[in-house]
Amino acid sequence: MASIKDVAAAAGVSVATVSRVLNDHPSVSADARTRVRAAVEELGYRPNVVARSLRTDETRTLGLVISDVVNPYFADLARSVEEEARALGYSVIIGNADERPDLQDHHVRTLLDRRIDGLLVSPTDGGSPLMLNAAREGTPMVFVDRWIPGVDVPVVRADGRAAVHDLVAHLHALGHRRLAIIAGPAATTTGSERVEAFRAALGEYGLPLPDAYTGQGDFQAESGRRATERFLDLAEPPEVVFAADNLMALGALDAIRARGLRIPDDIALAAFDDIPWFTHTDPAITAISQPTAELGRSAVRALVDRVEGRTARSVTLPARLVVRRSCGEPSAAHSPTARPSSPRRSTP
Amino acid sequence: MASIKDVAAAAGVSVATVSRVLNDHPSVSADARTRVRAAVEELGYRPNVVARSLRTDETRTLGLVISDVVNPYFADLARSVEEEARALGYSVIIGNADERPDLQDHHVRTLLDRRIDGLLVSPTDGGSPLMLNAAREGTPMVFVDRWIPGVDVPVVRADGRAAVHDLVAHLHALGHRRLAIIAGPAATTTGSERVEAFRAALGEYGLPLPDAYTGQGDFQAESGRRATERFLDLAEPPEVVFAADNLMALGALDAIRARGLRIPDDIALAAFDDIPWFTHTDPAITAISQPTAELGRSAVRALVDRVEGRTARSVTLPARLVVRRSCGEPSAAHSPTARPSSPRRSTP
DNA sequence: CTGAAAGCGCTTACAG
DNA sequence: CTGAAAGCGCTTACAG
Repeated sequence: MASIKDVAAAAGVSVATVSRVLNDHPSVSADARTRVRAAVEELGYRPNVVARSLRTDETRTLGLVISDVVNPYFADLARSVEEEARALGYSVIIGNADERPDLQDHHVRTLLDRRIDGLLVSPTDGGSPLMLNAAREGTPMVFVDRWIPGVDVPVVRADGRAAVHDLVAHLHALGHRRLAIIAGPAATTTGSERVEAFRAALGEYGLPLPDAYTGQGDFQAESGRRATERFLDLAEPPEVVFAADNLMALGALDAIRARGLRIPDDIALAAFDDIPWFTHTDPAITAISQPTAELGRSAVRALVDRVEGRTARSVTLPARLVVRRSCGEPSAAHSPTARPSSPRRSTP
Repeated sequence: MASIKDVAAAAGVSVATVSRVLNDHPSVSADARTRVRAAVEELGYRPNVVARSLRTDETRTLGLVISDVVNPYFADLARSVEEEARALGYSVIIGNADERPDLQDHHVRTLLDRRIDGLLVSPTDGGSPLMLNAAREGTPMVFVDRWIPGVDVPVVRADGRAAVHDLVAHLHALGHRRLAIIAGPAATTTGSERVEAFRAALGEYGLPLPDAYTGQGDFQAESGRRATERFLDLAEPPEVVFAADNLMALGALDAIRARGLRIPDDIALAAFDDIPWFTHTDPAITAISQPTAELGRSAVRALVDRVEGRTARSVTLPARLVVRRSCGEPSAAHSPTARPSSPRRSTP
């Protein structure tokens, strides 16, 4: 590969001049500038960003550690993060933690070793010493979706409290009284907050949230399946299962289907996170939708603010309830928007 | 951040010795080794991989340019690629082309600028000069899923020919005669191959594939929706729509649902790519399943072989048909495995 | 406006 | 076994 020396030789100038042209430094004669440009073109020269980074101590790269790329919510988040970063002149390197703290640590370490300029993380747990240290020692960092309490790092997330309340109101109106939740890991904020919001909303309707109706999941499909099976094994199973993310909802669907039960007749289902497939499941799934793309963009903007020396602020965006049919049919009076011709297969 | 100099000073040795310890070079005294190890620990020293890369001219990093992270198939592929790479001691940087040749080029360029050791790509088009040049000039490269004919690069992919044939046989047995396909971009191999396989299989049954039944999509949901609408507007619409990937199947579902049509009664649907949600749509979708994780692993192994100077071979794995209910109910005689209690909602 | 030179943090042949 | 030194490809204060 051609190096800056080759370009300098071809253009008949010093490497310093080549560098100045490359970096749009003003004090270069028009003549030198055109000769360098020609040489660059001629040789197909591309600056070595590894060398540049070593010298300038900046990589124009952001790290993104997410809990699970295969989760459509995080895939979407990753996409918008990359998009906004690109618009601001940064690349992003994604680390997929797969909901495993050890893998998360691996990626944080690798990213730090690469000297990324800033780190976006959606923590899988309460934070390893490595991550907490990095934050304390001033690595520009922003939490997105999930965060770690007590750490002085801006947080960009959706607040699902109101939407969870709306969901419980919806369920209550449909006559449901025995409501269960499949929670995420208590070590994650989204894991605990969603249960708390659910419990609080139930409280307002005078409904309890017994331990037996609180399934412990890990945001992965398999845990949703297991938790749902335990619910169904109960002497008095819940009337509704609320999965705290879309993958656990998928697992719940698997479990329900395996028993040959019907939704919502035998059991109702709702999920946190909305994804395109929820429209097409049998029946369509009532879900709480997050402004995912906007979260990604805001998180990048906050991080880049920190990287470039400005101050970054936390951002909280609202989530909202999207009512579909998986919790039961609203009576006609309550649902002026129900589509009368909504297509359903009938069994012979 | 502590540098190798700080470690050397703390351990009372030269930086050369520190480097040797770090790289497990044999000729270091046990004494020096322990002192260096202690200093590393003490200072929390992490080698600067940017500097190391500049010096050694290797980054232990692989680039992966995929067409769309939000496509569950590619998300899955990315996951297995990262997993295998990690096992072999490499990091991977993902570039998301979003099915756009310009974005693909952007990522290839960025990745090359970063001096990645090797490039895994699932090309969105016939290949830009940039990519073709890189391949010609010896950048270790492997194509995965899709490839570019005439370029001397190993290809790791699934062959869907037999599965498409099985699908057509299945459709024919169910009595369907008017079969349509939503193809991917003709510039991609998977775009053209799947239509060709479909056409060939139809031919064996004496069925034509009229132009009107060949929708042009781009592997994204929206194009599947539009193509399906055009099919439904036909004086004689097809009895079956075969979407060449899972996102276009999602779009097809949207279009079908918007018209209030029932699957498979009004129109049947099948898809290339199998994803977990296909089990839970209404009805479950018949699909062609690729060995995604194995494709990712094989691709990484092939690429690392090239990177480390061994020769890499192309790998072709079979895809297989997974029959579900979206193309019609097989008659009892043909489906000994049909679950009699399969749950379905009935309309009042 | 321009170039020689120092230096970013490593690795590695070379000499001892 | 060990260290001094060169060099990877850049950028940038410094001097002119």
